[in-house]
Amino acid sequence: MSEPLILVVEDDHNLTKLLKYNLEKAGYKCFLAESGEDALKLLAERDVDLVLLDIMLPGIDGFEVCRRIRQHQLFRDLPIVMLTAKGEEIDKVLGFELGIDDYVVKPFSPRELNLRIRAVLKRDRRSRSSVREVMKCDGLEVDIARHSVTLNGREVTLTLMEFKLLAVLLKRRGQAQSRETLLSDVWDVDKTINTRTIDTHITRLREKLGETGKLIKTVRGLGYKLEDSGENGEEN
Amino acid sequence: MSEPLILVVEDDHNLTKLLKYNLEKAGYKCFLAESGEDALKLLAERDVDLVLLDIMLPGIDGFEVCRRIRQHQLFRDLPIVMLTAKGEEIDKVLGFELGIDDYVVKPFSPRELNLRIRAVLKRDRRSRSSVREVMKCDGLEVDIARHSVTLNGREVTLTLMEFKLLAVLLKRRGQAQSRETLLSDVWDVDKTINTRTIDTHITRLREKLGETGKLIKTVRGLGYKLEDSGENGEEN
DNA sequence: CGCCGAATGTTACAATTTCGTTAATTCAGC
DNA sequence: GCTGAATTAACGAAATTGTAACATTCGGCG
Repeated sequence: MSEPLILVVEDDHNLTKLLKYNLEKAGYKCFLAESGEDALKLLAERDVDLVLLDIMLPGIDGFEVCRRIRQHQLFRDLPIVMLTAKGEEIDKVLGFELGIDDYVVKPFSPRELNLRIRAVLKRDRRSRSSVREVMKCDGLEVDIARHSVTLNGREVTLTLMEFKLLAVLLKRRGQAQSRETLLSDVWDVDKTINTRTIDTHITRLREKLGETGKLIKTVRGLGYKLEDSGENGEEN
Repeated sequence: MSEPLILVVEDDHNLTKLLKYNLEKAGYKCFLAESGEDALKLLAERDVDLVLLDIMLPGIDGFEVCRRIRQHQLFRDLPIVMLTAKGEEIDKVLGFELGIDDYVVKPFSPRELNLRIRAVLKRDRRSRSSVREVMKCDGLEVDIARHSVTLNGREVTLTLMEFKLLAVLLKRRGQAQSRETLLSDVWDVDKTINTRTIDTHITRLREKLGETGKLIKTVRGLGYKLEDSGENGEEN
């Protein structure tokens, strides 16, 4: 992956120079917008990973820029870090309605800025993955959002319950899950289901997953677990 | 520690009254938000321990509120319990992804609500300190969660009773355990089991553990103990 | 040192539990 | 009501478990 791209929205030339220097030293690419309007235009043109946004801007202010960014479907989750002067309306920054991910108070040290940016980027990647998560294990790939399962590249059609069951097993792969746990995590809250129902679904899952199905181990006296065959990690 | 603070996000006034009454009777402090937007603002202002969140809300719905809460670093681990109406379709797997900790179905009894809240709060504290129980002793490794035992790297399959017995011995390694103690710690409370049964299990354990099985010493007239061969400790 | 009884080890077996599977039934969406 | 999914039921197979019977060891004691 190449360096993350940061859009800096700031009109103070002294500051922008400093920011550019530091950000690039820290391994980010960055470019500049001197007003909110510019920023919105530029956003559309390049694939930005994070916006560093001053509150005080000529024309529309940082809050408004933020609001407009969030209006766009595409940028709903785009990380935004606010630059605020001491004493500025920090309350508002903290407010959630704007969807700001973090803020830095001027004057700040380059170190602090970098730490925050790094944290937000990291968090961002994770939070995206938590909504559009793809879990992998051996040849198995489960995409929660798309509700799809592929096995060594081939799509496998699972029924709803099978899918959910597999998802939970995969999420906690390696750990033995009691039937009770599975029930409460997979089935509707108020349903009262025979725990043996799980067995049936497990059977069908195993069948549909073929060789890979053998990864679903029964833990006698306890429940089931998905074998965690080593290093294969979680993707995003 | 003072009473946990619960933020109730609910717009039905009848229900909020009831909730407030019951929660306070149960020893929680609580306050109210009538919309998701309010909730998000209020969260920033007070140090909330748990959010009780209705799905149906004016404006943004409960799931979206949840998502936004989770976006913030500070509230990444904040316990959230969903209030759902009977018949509302809930995708628990998705909810799982959002980090919802539990659900309560309306109409619910105060008792049930309290039980769930207490459970979640308890779990929460535990998961923060995240103790993964892996016990090691010589070449022996017992992982409770995974329900696995490895002996010098090789997996050993134990039956449930064998596993439990070994776990207890390992947990109290070095200390002699009377048969009575073992019985009450390993077996179900209401089972009336011959103490000699333990001997049989010990035999089987020793056999399966091979050379390492010799670490299980019998303490004549008392019971058994697992030799504590020095410094090898417990992990995390 | 050798005997004896108590405690423990071992083994086999029967009872029980648990599980996998198939078939039957119910359920939900169309 | 038709269809596929979800659930339950049923039954046989397999694993686990408890017990009892017998073997062995241990420790004290004469």
